[in-house]
Amino acid sequence: MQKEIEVDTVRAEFIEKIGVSAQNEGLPRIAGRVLGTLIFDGKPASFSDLAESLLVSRGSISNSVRLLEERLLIKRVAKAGDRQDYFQLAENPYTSMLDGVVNRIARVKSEIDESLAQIPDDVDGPRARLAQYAGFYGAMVSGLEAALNDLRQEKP
Amino acid sequence: MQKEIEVDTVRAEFIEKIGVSAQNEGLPRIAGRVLGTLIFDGKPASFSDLAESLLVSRGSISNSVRLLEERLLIKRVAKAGDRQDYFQLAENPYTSMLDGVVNRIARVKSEIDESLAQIPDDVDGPRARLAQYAGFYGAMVSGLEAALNDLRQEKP
DNA sequence: CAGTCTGTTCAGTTTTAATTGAACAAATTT
DNA sequence: AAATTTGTTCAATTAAAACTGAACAGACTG
Repeated sequence: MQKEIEVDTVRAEFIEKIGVSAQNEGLPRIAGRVLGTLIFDGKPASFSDLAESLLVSRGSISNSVRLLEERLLIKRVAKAGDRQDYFQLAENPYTSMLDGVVNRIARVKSEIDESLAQIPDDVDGPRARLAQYAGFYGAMVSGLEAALNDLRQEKP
Repeated sequence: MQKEIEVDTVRAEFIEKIGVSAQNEGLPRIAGRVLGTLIFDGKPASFSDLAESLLVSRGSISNSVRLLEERLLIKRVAKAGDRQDYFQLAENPYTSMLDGVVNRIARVKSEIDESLAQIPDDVDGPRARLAQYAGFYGAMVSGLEAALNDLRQEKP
């Protein structure tokens, strides 16, 4: 009995942690909690299950699963004899997640590069400093792309 | 003349871009604009200069520079014959920036590891899935630490 | 086909974060 | 030492984001 309670507590805490960390990744907290639920449970959860167990409105679930589907972190599946939509983790959720992170950073780098390209040739200082700043973003992208390859290696 | 206007426009756009991207890194927009200003200009800017050129209150500047100093992205310097504080980029701002990113991600990984450690041995499914999730964060940390080393190599 | 169930949308509300600006203390000047 | 300048603090305001829930359209059921 004690063990049962323990697992539920760990589960609840884990889900909340993922909810918080989702905010760092530009996702609303509820989307993170949905993701955390699906990671922990590892089995398809129905639309209403999610709304009830997370104590949020159906509108929020609809919005969250849309965001998570767009990012290829979860997928919608059907269950025979049930009209509801079910959701579970996508094939390679972490690859997709990392891909999203890389893209976000690469996009910032592009914007810096764009500014860099617009600076006249003879304006040396800003040119050099923006180049260095862009290089920093480039280093991050490279590092994360290496991580992405590692990840793809594991589960091809 | 045309060129002067051009540079100012690029500068203003760059500063705004950094302001926006700062929000991705958990910094308020104004802090990002301060950072963008210091990167572009490359010379110390006074406290009032910043408030005036960014059209924000002194309270906001005070708050922003505090955050940027804490993260070792900028430093406060004195200027002979001027009572004001001046600010410029810190020694290795990008190393510090990346360090902050790595730490933030590592902290999330620790939290997952913590949950993982609390799951009883016989609860296999969640245990395996959390381990995989933690592994993903580990891969990101490794990739970014490699980037951090590259960066330290450049400017030791 | 009337009734029910399901997920989406979006206007309105709530919550959270950012920003302001007035009050303040410390340092400097006159 | 009075007056001024400077940066910080924090309560109040503003702005932005998340969330709710009612209205709706489509799909299914009996």
